Amino acid sequence: MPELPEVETIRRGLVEKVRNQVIAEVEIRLKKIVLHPEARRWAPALCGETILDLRRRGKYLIFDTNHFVVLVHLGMTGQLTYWDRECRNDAKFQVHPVTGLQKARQHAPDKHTHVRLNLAGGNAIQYRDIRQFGKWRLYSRKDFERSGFFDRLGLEPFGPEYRWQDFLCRFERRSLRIKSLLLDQSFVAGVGNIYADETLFEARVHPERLASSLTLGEKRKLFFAIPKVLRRGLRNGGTTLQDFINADGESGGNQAYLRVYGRAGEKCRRCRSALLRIVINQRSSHFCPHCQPEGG
DNA sequence: AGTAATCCCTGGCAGC
DNA sequence: TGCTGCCAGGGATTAC
Repeated sequence: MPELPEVETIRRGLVEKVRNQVIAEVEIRLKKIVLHPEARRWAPALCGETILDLRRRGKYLIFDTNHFVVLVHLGMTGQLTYWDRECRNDAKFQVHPVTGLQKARQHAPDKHTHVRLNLAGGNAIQYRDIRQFGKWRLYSRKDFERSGFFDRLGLEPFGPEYRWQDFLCRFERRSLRIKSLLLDQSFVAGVGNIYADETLFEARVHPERLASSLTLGEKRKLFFAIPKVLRRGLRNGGTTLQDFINADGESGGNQAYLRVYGRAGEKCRRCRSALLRIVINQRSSHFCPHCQPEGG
């Protein structure tokens, strides 16, 4: 599932390729992916626009064009790749039967390819999304500023506004379990299920602890653990469990470095205890009962 | 207002 | 082998 490190990996792989490119044609093959405004208004609006920049906020990718802002959220299985007319399509585009990793670098549109931005010159940006949880939004620059769309998002872990006092404030009036708070995008933006579990292990906090019960020291550990774990994921090119690929169609490498996620029953890398899996708010949580004791 | 449950969706997989 | 049912989960929506 693409979280901040995966989205940022895609952004870095795509930004230099698409900057200053002109959108020649917009293909929307599954209308429900396009939320705002109606799908039929996309092609006339975006044709002829130049992509000025590709930014990221939380798990959102942001295409800036001359007159518009295009927001892309990859949901669970969204893939955003660059299609180069000079490269051949790889017919073996599929999940590896043993490792589960994507093997192809470039592929032709298939039944899961829902959006394609054809660029002047013949290259393209392709959006593929098996579970169709991803969403695209289109705003004029003015509407985007007025919408305050990103105001609801929490602290940006790599941003200058990621400060201890602001982090601490966001615990006020929050009484839910800490795992659920980490998944709340209005708390810190960009953390998903994998990195939430990894963060809690790093900070040695049990996922079911109530946010209000954390000591100042534990909150401080979390404050530093979040960017540390995200940065590690980014350095390793993102985590590929099933569907994540970068802009070039390549799998990430961080799955080899996960401490707890997906490792229930295996031994803790730190203390050799058997790791556990529980369910919190319909989300699986993985942790070490010895390193992350329930009592804190 | 804060928290939790429900729903969307497909492919992979266990079990028969 | 093919069918059934379950599981994965981000975030919008709904319920409390």
